[in-house]
Amino acid sequence: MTNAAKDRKSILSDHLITQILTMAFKPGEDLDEAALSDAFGLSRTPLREVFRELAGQGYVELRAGRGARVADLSYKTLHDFFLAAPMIYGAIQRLAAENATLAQIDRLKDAQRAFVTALDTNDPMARSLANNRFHQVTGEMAGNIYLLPSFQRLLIDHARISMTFYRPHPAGMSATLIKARDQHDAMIAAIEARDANAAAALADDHWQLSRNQIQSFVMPAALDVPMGSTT
Amino acid sequence: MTNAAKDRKSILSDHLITQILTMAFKPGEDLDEAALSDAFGLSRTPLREVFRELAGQGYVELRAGRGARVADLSYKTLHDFFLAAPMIYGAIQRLAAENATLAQIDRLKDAQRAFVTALDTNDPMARSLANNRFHQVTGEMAGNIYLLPSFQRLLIDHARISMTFYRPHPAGMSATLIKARDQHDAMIAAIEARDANAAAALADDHWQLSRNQIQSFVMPAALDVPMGSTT
DNA sequence: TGTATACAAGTTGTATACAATTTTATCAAG
DNA sequence: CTTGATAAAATTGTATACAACTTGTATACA
Repeated sequence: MTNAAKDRKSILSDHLITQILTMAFKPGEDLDEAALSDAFGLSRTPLREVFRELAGQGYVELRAGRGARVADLSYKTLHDFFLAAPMIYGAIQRLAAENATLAQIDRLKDAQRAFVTALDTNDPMARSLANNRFHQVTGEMAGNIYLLPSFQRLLIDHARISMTFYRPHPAGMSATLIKARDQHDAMIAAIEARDANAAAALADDHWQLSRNQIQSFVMPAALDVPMGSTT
Repeated sequence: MTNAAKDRKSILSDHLITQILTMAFKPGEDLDEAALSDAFGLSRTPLREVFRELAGQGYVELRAGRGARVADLSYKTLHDFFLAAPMIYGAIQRLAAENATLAQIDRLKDAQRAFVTALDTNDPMARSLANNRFHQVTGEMAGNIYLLPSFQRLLIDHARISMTFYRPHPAGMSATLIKARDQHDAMIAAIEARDANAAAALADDHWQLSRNQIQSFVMPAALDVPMGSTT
């Protein structure tokens, strides 16, 4: 029972997405058509269609005449990210609380269970993917086709940024991760209660947490540069 | 000097975009690969790549096994549109005022000149395209890669909705269009003055105007349905 | 040594042929 | 007439061959 080409195509697509989200494929890394086409048993034609699809979703960048690369992550993107995220994210969360169906709430709880498991087993990649899934579901709940495109781009780089600025924690779970977990639980409660304001407020808190976590990397420890320093 | 394939490809892409924005291609209409490939001197392979690109940008929808169609426009999209537009649009406008370069401001003025010309010559398609271009430039000015995807989807349907709910005005220019023109001028001024708050406020006014214009169609004139009516 | 040019190798882009799927037309049975 | 099954036509999806372009390497020249 050999897989239909259609399946191989979506397997490739899922694979690339996972590799990119977990930073297994680094930003700027180029994707080898020949190698991938070989590895997934697809000719270059459908492969290139997958590339274009992923480019449209922001995973990949196509440069005319010189193939596909994993989308870049720069300081500018980091800046843009924290500018746009609270607004979009708050709006999604608010709409999610207003519109979520029971089936969607179940899926959100599933995602949170996976997230908690990943925390317990101390598996950063699984954690990042579960977190991504959690927020994807809130996006579905919101169901606004105009907000989704930006939201999904934010989710891509949310995953990648959190993989970048991840500091393995020696003694048990970090305080940040515990807070994130609890905020997820509170979000589920707010959505179930259809409390849009609470959900939006939690979104704000959640980004505040992310921002603090990342700023502790970008501005390392109490940097105390002597005046006139030229480095 | 026959055009390179690369050019034919972008000509096709531009053509499709224009037809879709001006509603020459109706929402849901399907795009004939064979016919287009014939008309633009391209084989199906690059043609299909263009379809995927446009699908990524929201112009087109691809349905597995049954080709490409022009993206739908429904009541739900209309609802989503007016929910998302003020927020995204306001943010773009604010960022545009903060970040616009002089070259970009020049391009914005060019777009506005084209818009005014289209008003004077009473050319609805040219007007809609010039309006689209105007707002595209504000998007470039804002330069936030996470906001752009949603913004550009809004622009697509802004153009299409305004073509749908356009009522040809008998005696000269409608009050709505004059207001829109003046708001554009005020936006240019706010951006030049780097006045982010003014720019954001103008964005709000601008959407208010659009919403009123469209609501006058959706809720025709003072509908006075007798109680107990079952239609 | 450094730079420029020419050539070779590798990669990307397009066209065409073929396979798979969906749509349409035909016709028989209820 | 309508419904359902079947076959033909049309359309979509994939593979492969070839063309165009980019990149890397070698050699000639300053």
